[in-house]
Amino acid sequence: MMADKVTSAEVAARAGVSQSAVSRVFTPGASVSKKTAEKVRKAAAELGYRPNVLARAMVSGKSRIIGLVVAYLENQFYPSALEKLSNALQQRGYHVLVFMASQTSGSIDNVMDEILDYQVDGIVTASVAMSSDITSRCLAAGVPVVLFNRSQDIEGITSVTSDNFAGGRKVAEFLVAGGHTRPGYIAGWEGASTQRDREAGFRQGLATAGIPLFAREVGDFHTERARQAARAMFGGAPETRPDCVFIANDHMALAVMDVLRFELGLRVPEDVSVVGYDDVPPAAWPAYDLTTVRQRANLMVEETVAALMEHIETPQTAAPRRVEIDGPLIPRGSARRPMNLPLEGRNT
Amino acid sequence: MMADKVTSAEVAARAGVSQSAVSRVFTPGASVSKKTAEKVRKAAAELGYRPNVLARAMVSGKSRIIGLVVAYLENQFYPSALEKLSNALQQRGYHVLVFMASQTSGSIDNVMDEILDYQVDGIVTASVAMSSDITSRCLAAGVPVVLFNRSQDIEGITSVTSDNFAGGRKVAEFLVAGGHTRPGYIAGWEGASTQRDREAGFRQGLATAGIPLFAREVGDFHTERARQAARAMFGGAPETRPDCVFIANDHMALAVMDVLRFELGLRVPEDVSVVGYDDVPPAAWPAYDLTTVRQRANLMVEETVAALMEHIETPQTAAPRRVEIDGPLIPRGSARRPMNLPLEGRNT
DNA sequence: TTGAAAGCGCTAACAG
DNA sequence: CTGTTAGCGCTTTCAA
Repeated sequence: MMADKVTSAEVAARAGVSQSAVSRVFTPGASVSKKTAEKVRKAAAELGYRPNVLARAMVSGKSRIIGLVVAYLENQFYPSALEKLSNALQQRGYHVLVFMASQTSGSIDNVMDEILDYQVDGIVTASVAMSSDITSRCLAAGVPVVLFNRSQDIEGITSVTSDNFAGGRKVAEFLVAGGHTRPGYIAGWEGASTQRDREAGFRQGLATAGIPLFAREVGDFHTERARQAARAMFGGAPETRPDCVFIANDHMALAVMDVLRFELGLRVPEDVSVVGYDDVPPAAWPAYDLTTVRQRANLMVEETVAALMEHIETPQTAAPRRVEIDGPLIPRGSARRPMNLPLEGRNT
Repeated sequence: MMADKVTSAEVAARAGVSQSAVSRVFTPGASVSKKTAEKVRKAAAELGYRPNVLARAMVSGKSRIIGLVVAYLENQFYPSALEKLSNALQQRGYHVLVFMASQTSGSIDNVMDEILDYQVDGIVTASVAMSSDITSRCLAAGVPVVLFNRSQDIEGITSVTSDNFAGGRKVAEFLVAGGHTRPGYIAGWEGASTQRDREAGFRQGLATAGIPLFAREVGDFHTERARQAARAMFGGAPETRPDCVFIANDHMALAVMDVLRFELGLRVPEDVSVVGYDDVPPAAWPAYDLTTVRQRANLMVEETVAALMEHIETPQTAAPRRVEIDGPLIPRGSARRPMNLPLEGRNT
């Protein structure tokens, strides 16, 4: 009833027109008479014909595939971003080809080569650092790249992030206003721009208030290492402990809260205020109620797609840009709030 | 330094061989002399040549692309499955093209058509039901389909799930052994085979023990609806409340626990035992410590990939199968345990 | 507006 | 083992 693979030639034969006529009917801006179009559509419907995207890609040079490099999906920020990104692209007729940049599959450069093999129209890298070598390879191949949630100091590469520096500073101001005097910081992977900027903003905020950083550990954006960092930072005597801690992302912050409350028996926020970054879904769960800086994933995705489309459709006029999206600090129960101070104090 | 798009012809010219020789060098099982291979590789390296996967796909009929249909990534079970799946396929030279089957992009059938347009070698659908119409269209197109985490009664379609019936029964046995006598159940979306099988197993386990189902609500695998279900089930007077509840997946169970503890002020497990299904990462977090049935995602992915490869590589000998993978019940703190009963009792 | 013809970059017989 | 020759299914000039 339905042929294995219907070609435009078969449709043409049935409709009594040329093969190119069929092609035109399925090409948005082509000129076909109503009559022809009708005949062709009818024949196509009867045969169950649909254009072969790959063949179209070959000749047109546009695959309508966007390569997405992602390192891991454990941090909930990424699945939700991926979902939004995929939806946004789908709406514009593009689709996402996923490349995991994990340990097993060799270095990131290999992955990028594989992507290029698929003749993708663009590449989005989520939280992955790129060598300038591979970057220029993409440029040479004419494939636009957008760094998502990472920026890089390389010449002219487009990146979309939240305003991490401002975010870090907001956290410092919030904690200072809350009356904290011994701030701790648990860093993410030190190679990441997000980590660097969040810390720099945080430190500047503290400096402005004249408060020194009381403790610092590294969690590498990794839950288990974040737990160790928390133990190192809070395992000692009360006077050696920070009275608040900013953790470079929620993914680690949730793990840290677990250690604080269930392992070390500390109360949050009475004994220690905790602030994260990202505002992933679990941060809002009552069991954590984590104060955090929101990354506006919707906006970030929008900007990413916009930049991509611009570079794909009008490469000549498209300039690389570095987008930084401001996000609000969301006060929740895991950190003492400025307003509450005079009312509640600490009853310990 | 690096041409925009290097073709095999250019490599051939530089190496002083025919274009087909180049093709052979980059085709695993081809016969080329060492000398030729060397010359070609050298020229290719100098030019930065890599075969065009799309062109290869066109002529060979194999795109090495697997279409993945997924509805939403909010439930943590899916991102981790996606990550594993993508990794496993990547290792075999395949890649995943993502299709979100969400609201906006029309019905699932449209999505399947789009997938077919890309000449994918296979399709994995995660928690999506397929009409038998579209199923046969795939079969007609010779594209193998594997249902992941869903099974279907359609003729000969391959599916990979956990043993949901056995899992549901295990929960019943566990709760009954724990001394519970008023079991509640919060269902997932009733159109899902997973929901049906889990409930059927649960009910059979209860029936065997001679205990009737005390309450039932529907949460549709949706957190907000699960919360409403929890309120409906536990909002009344103590004697109208179940003493334990099995929730069709962890995604909902976590939300239900929040309502129970933070909204209704019930203690878990003292006032009510809670059991979920999936064993997503947050289930193990101390703040929830959710008793649940583990879905062995690793095994499920392995079986999915194995089935896919078999159907792709040897379609004639590959028979459709229905794989059900047994998973253990993981006892944690959210449910009273059988062993603890005589020791602890209830101190209310 | 339409059809004929020329490829996109590659693989796969087919002779040699 | 190697080169020659056909296409894969489609878009796109180019004439008509």
